Amino acid sequence: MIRLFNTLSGQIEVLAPADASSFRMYACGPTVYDYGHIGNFRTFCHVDVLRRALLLEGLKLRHVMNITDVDDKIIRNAAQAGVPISEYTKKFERAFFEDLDALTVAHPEVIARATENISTMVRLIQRLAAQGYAYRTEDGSWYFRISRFPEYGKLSKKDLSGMADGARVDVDEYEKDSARDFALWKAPKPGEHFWQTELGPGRPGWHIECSAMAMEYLGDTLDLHAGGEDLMFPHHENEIAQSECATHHTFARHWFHVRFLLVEGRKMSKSEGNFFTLRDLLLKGYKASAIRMLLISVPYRQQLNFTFEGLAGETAAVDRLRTFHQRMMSAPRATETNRELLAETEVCLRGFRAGLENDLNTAEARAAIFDLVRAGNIAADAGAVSEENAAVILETLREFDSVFAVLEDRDSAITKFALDWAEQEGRLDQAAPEVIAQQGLSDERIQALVEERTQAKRSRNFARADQIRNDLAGKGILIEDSKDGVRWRRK
RNA sequence: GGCGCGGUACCCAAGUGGUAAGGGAGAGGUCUGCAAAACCUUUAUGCGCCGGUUCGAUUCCGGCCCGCGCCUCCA
Repeated sequence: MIRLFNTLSGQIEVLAPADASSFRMYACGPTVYDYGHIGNFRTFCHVDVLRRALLLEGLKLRHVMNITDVDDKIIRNAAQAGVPISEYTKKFERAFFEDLDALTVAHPEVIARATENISTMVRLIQRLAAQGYAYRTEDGSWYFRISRFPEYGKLSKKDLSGMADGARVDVDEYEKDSARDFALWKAPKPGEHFWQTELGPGRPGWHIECSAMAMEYLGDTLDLHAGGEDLMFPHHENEIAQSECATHHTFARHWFHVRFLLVEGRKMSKSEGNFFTLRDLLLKGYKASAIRMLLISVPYRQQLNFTFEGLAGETAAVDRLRTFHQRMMSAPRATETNRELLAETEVCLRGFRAGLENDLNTAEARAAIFDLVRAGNIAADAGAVSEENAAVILETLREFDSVFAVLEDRDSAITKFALDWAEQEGRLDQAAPEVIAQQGLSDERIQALVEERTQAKRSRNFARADQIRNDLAGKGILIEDSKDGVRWRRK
């Protein structure tokens, strides 16, 4: 049973679906106006961890994520690029999913695009209007009347009663009744793309899309709603207001918010020069698996300080796990089962599960797995790993990886993908030279050099052997000799 | 100003009223032609500061200092 912090109640609660047949969750997705940055992906990775942990609990999932494919930035950027917004958003939506795949983030069961659900939003707004929660302004926009919803602020714990209506109204807003009232439907400005609907011409406000689509695909009450911490207010607060006023039911039973990350101790921002997209890091030669590991290793409610030193550390940590995984698959088997190791494995598995169940404490969960790595290595060094031991350890690693998803080495292919993309986009100058050099070497070429080195060693020509090894090392290829033969891998 | 989170070794970080997990980095060792990988040993009498409660506090309470986040569309 997973215990998880609920922003709404401010407490840690046991997470269970209202209806046992499926766990219904909604996670706010991206606005597809640019490439995603590592801050975005920290949130998506942690939602992915939640998703995977729920599956591990044996729950059936129905997970919906929206794609915001119309908003001010999109309209602006598409106009600048001189392309229709659909063409503009398609490009970044594709890039977004490519990035999710690189980070092994599983896709939700349902992807809901705002532009494909306009009529659902219109109906929701009409429902609100019919009950007096929405009003139309002179320019043809529709707003939500916050004063009609006394519980407004219950998620973000804001007391808005002290804020007098109309105390400070932006001059460019059309006569809203209150400064806090938010747009449900925006009348088009000249030249803007719009939908002709029963509400009049225009496009949806941002908040309404999540309410409308969440309820369309999941019903009036969700088991859980997720997003970055910044969305808590006003976005999620507004979603609650719209949804609960329309249906008079609880909108989401549990609210899950992922904290922002810092980069080198500072808030990530373009002006600070510490703003990184996933693709930036891949071109610098950092492995996708290490990035995922770093993003999820600090528990979701904790601020993560993303540093390059930390990233290098996680690269080593992932390597260590993979090396251990390989070793457990191939290590010579002892005839007798190591009871002590069996017991240690059990303790580690329990520790792993306990960590996850404890408010998704990924740091605690992964510590248990590293305990297993040590125990397994010690036993393997002593030749005391039986078939049964190996099987149980491998099963534990499988369970670990069903959540962490870092053991399979797809890094080289992902880096190659990023390089191909950079080439197409004319951004190859952003790639680190070593990365380009390494990718220029095919597996076959490396294999040939490794064999040449082995021959050189056999004839005790260590100078030549070391030269090959050093050359390859300079291109990020590591050679490891072992009793079972020579292994090589891309650093 | 309002609301919230945090300050644990060189870095990241878990954690508990009874004496500090884990990862990385560093140092020494085993192994190796040399490396790498792996393993062993080692690195906080100490958990921001000051008081208090307690047999005992890093863990509870109070005060202070510092950092961070949100407070109109940024995950």
